[in-house]
Amino acid sequence: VTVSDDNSVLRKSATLRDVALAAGVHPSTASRALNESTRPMVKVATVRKVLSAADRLGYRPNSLARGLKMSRTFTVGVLIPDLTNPLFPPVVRGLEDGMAGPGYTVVAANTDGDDDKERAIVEAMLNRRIDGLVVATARREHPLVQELARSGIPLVLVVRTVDDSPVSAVVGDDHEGIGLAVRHLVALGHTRIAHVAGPQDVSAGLVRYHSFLSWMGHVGLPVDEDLVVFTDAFQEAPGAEAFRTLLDRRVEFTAAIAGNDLIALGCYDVMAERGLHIPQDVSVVGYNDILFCDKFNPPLTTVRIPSYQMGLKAAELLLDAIKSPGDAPISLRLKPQLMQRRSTGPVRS
Amino acid sequence: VTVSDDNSVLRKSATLRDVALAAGVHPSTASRALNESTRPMVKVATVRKVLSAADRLGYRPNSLARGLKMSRTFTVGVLIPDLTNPLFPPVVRGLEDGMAGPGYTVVAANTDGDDDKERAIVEAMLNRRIDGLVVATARREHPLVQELARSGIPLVLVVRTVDDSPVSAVVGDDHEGIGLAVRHLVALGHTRIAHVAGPQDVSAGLVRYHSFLSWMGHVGLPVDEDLVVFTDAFQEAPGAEAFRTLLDRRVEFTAAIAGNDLIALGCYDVMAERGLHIPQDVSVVGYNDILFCDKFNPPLTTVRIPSYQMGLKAAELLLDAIKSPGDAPISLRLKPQLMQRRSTGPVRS
DNA sequence: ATGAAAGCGCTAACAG
DNA sequence: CTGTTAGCGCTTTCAT
Repeated sequence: VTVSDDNSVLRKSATLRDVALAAGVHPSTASRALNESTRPMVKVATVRKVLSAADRLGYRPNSLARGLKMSRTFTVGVLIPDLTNPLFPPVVRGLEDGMAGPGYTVVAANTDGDDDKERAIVEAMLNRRIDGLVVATARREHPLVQELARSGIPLVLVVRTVDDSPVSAVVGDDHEGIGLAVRHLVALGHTRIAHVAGPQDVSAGLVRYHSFLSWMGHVGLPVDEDLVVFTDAFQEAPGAEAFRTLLDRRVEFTAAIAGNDLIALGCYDVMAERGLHIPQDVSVVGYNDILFCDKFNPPLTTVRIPSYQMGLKAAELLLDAIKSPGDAPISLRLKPQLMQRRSTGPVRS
Repeated sequence: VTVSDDNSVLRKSATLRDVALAAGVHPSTASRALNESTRPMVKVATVRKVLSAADRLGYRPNSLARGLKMSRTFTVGVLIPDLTNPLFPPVVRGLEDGMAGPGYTVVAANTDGDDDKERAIVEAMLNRRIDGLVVATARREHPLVQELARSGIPLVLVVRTVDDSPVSAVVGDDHEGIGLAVRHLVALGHTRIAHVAGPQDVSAGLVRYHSFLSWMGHVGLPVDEDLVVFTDAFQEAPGAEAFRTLLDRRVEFTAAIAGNDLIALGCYDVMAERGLHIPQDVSVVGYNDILFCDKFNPPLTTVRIPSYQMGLKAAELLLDAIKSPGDAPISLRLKPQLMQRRSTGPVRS
């Protein structure tokens, strides 16, 4: 075997045995010397010998062997509906950045809203012995999530949560967010406000709808049932379809709060297709403040949720859960912020 | 140990030994029975016994043990600059979808354009014994990529490639793409066409710039040096800055081709800030056709690159490279498509 | 067709 | 402080 003194990435990995041999010590001593936490156990001189040998040989510890031995892989999984949905990349980045410090790798997988696929993915992740799991795909009733919760694997929900189950979760404060939207519209003089609600089997969809109702009551506006339509997905096309339904009802309204930004975009499409103008004919408010909301035509007034922060916080909670598996679940509700742009304006007279 | 007959995800993993025991066979027989490829070696009746035992115990093969033994992990890595850059999610999805069939997991990592970080990530991936690597962060000169190429690890570049190095790569046909853009503008009557070029140390930046020059010559238009500005990143802010420089030169032009869509967005910002209109004052063409290009104000005429397809193709090439490590590198150049929208119009008179 | 034995590379008691 | 021993869970010769 030719061992180059090349410390680059191309060297073919020496094993711990090789290092030990080269340093003239036993493999376990080499292991102790190499390992931050056990290093104090070994004489400084020996440590130096081992470290230099490792360096010389370009030793690269085999994470599989280590993981097999320790049953810890320093890998966590994250389940998202779809990476190309602009809501999720910032969440994933936050998570990655939060896990990177302590040395964790995160593996993201797309479920595409398919329960079987999701199960298969979780199965594969568990086979790989991930140390924890973050789930951004939760529906309010979610058998798999409930199983996972019961199984005791460190688990944190983000963005979406399940109905009353003892699981850690990081979500936005949607009640507060919808309040921001409603009060903003009321301040502009709107009294006939519609809601293009998201799917009600997802926590965000339900909470935003309920909050809409509650805030309308709170500001003393009548809640007309005809002013609410529902979509079956947080997407543009379903949003458009629902908004068409709303328009076709011929009920009077001057503003609409969409379940999220994509649904708002669906409303944009329908407004254009009917020759109506935003905000002159109808003011539109979105939710989430995804990338490019400020570039739309018109720039979309929306409620920003701190998506990157949510990922970061999820990382914190997951790290805690890994460290102390027994601890009680924690729920975090992060504050939203109104991003006032040009899709909302004074009520038309 | 209580073993439930629950086949869900919450069972605590039985080992191969447990399965063998329950089936009344030797672990190696169980292994053969469980493994698709070795199954023919074992009697059908035995296979049935083992399978049923495995099912009953909720056996979940330990991928680490298997990976350690076989030195194949069925995991590949992918290096991207930043997941929140909308160009990359489709590429990653394509890659994932292409690798999923054969049973591979892909681990994505963000380098943020930081060479040290990139090296650390690759190091960690190699420690995890990934079977191959896809790189979307290549600069034209890229020491790490070159090392990786020489190291013999299955490697495929996407989106960006290195200068003359024998590495497999899947890129867009940017010469063709810029041709589409130039000819489109020429057809609209433009003769004074500017180029807000991307960074020249990245293949896409260089090729698009050179292609711009070459196509301008080809259509018989003078190539005025003053009509080209360079950015140091494929981002909105650098794009804006470069476009300001261009405007400040007070050279006459009626159209601009941006190095990518983000740079085009930078041009949008500056146009607004100077009270100019797109396309009345200047037509703008982007590149890539990222998400929401059709929602911008005005909708951006751009050259679409098949990003999802690029990921898919990269998966194919990587799978090939894993299967036949000796094979010569392959370069694919996928065809672009002009997406004509409202940021381009007839030359003003 | 199956069992026995060995070992992938590592860490962790347990001695000394 | 260091060496010895054992074993994580799996696949794979080699026998039989």
